[in-house]
Amino acid sequence: MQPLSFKERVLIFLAERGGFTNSLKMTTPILSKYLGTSQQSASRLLITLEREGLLERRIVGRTTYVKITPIGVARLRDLYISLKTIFERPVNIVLEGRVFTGLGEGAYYMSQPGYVKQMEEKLGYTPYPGTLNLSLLSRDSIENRLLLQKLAFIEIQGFKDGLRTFGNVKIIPATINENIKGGIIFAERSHYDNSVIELISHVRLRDELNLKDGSLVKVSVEIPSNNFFENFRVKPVIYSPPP
Amino acid sequence: MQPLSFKERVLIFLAERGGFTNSLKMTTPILSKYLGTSQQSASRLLITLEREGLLERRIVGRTTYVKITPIGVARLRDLYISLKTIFERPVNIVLEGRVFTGLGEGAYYMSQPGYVKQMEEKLGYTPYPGTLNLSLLSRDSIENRLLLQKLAFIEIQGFKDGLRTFGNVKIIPATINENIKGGIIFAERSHYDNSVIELISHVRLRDELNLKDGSLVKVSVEIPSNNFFENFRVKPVIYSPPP
DNA sequence: ATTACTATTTCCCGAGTAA
DNA sequence: TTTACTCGGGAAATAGTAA
Repeated sequence: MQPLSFKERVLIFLAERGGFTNSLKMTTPILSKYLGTSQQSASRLLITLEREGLLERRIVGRTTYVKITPIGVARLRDLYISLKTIFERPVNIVLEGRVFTGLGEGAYYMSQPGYVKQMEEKLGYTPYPGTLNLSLLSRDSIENRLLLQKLAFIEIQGFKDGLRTFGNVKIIPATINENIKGGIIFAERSHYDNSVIELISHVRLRDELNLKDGSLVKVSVEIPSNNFFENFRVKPVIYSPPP
Repeated sequence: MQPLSFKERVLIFLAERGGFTNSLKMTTPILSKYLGTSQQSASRLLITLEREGLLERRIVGRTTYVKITPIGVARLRDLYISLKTIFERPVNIVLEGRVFTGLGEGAYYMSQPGYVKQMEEKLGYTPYPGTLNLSLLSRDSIENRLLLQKLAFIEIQGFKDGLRTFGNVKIIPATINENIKGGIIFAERSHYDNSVIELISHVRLRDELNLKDGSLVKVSVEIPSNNFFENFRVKPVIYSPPP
């Protein structure tokens, strides 16, 4: 697959070389090399783009100069703006799941002073001593859970209390049912699998949101775009060689 | 002209609707409407994009859900980055011209205390009492001159001294022959046409750069990208309707 | 409703080549 | 060397239609 249509690649190629303000010396064999196409197609491209008003050719002696027109600049700019709005707005990640009753481990862990003290410090509130378990519904939710676990930036250190060891825990702030502030808590070694999340809050969520086992709960987490898209680095596609 | 290839437009269409993190309900008639293509082509597009690993389809009951894959996200991100580097670096505008001798008006105006006082204030230096006239060489230079005149942000107010009226003047800082700091000065009502610029500096440029009539001079002005691209607002191309 | 196959048409690409 | 024409083959888009 060509990652882009040839027309845009020509405009980007020229723009990278200052074709917004300068007429650039350009031959069809050179352009065709860069695009990986034939000389004939490069020639046709320039002709078509000129007819469409996106660039302007001027022949001086035996050399051709090419410059992007204001319409061409605007065209590329529109594309840029539409991508910018996509990539620079915060990403809202939503998990949906149903409430279920666990074995009480949540309450046990959330009562350990070794955890609570750190949470008060790092969350700014005293968490209710218990967690709300959600069984995630969709594959999207499960995939997003894994991502959120990576992105959870509030780290609570584990500790020993003589009898037993309490592992590290990570938390990411979240909004529950578009309403209550809280967080998703990820235990380093959880007794649950990837299809489950545990929620914490300053209140008892079951009471506050009137939840019973089986109730549908929506958890949303806002991620700064940078943190999100960082996770999608693949070897880059070269649109045109460096200027 | 399709401003973009269909494939990118599908990815952008989905991305605008949260297709990075959520599986979106999608039918080929709806997609085809947005793309302005046939239902059959929309169908083929989804099939092809899935084969290429850029998106993922899941059929649940009789509805199809579509989600962008990490490879698809990376693809779009690469395009975004290459446009970002184009549109967010400062734009360097270059004018080239040859030195010529004027009728001495430059020196006359640049000796008026009504101008000089303001210039000292706004430029931070005392300009040499004279200007260097350049006759611009290329159409690019002449076009860019017009743009720079619009962008010139240092405004010197005109005044009357009883005998006569001195008009408003605008200046934009520039670098002359990659070396000397100075500015291009635009008189509101110049006795020269668009193919001429007048340069000012804290020194006498003819001496400093060893110039004679006919010498080639290169003047460059760095414009913040925003200020530059603002001038290219045309009615936007709709890549896909707002989410 | 959908999706997507097959057939037809249209359009695009590149070889050959002229200027 | 260039640019860019014509033309033949193939890819891609649409029409028709089945499931």
